[in-house]
Amino acid sequence: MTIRPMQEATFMILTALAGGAQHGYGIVGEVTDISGGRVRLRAGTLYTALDRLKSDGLIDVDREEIVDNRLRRYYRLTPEGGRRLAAEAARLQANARAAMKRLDPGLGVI
Amino acid sequence: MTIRPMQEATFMILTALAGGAQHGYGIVGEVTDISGGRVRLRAGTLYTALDRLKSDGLIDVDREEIVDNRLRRYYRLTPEGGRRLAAEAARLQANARAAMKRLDPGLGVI
DNA sequence: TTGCCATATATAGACGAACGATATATACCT
DNA sequence: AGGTATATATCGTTCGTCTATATATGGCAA
Repeated sequence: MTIRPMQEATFMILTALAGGAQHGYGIVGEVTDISGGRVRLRAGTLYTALDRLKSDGLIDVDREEIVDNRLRRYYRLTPEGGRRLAAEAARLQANARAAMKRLDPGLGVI
Repeated sequence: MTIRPMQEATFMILTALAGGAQHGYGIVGEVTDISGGRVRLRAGTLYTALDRLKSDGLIDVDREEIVDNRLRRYYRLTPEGGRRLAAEAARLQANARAAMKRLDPGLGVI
């Protein structure tokens, strides 16, 4: 396949960032919220994914802050990251529709 | 995570079978059609996935036919496989919507 | 004041699933 | 004779997520 389909964890990280710049630990909370508690990002998944997404040019460091003597490294979507997320969302929607239509053919006629 | 999110190849195989029993090689063609040519299943992916899905109880062997001296092993969705596929489709749709809403907040208001 | 929990980032090792490549075999077409 | 389509199968690699562990601070409760 030309472009590997994105995994759920990666997709959710980008989705969280689509709402505005956010730092790593903040992303965990946003992803939990967005998914209604279904997706709980693990630290290992998060930080390795952030490194990978950064080196792939889909996200960038927005700024760094020190709050309570703790570093907060904020990330934001790059234009390319926004495009990739939109493309992935379209793919998911198309896949979901294809499955639903086949599970219940009546739905397609409406 | 309680239940691992399904990979695209696996999801597409189940989606193909949601339309009725089909044999391995036939699934490849159906998945190509369903996805508009985007997903091209490889033999390695297909047959290992079929073995795994069978041992997980999501699909079952429907029947075996010999056509032109070649074996065709037909698979079908189990009730459990149908439920899992429906659940996955709902997950994909929810994820797609969450991303689209954040990429373009105006869409959510409609 | 000690211990636990939440916050916050980071890395190592294991594992599962898809990938590319290769194998075998038949039928059809040129 | 050779290439393409059909059809199933296995091997080794790669990639991303997982669990586990590490480090460090601040707040709260026993």
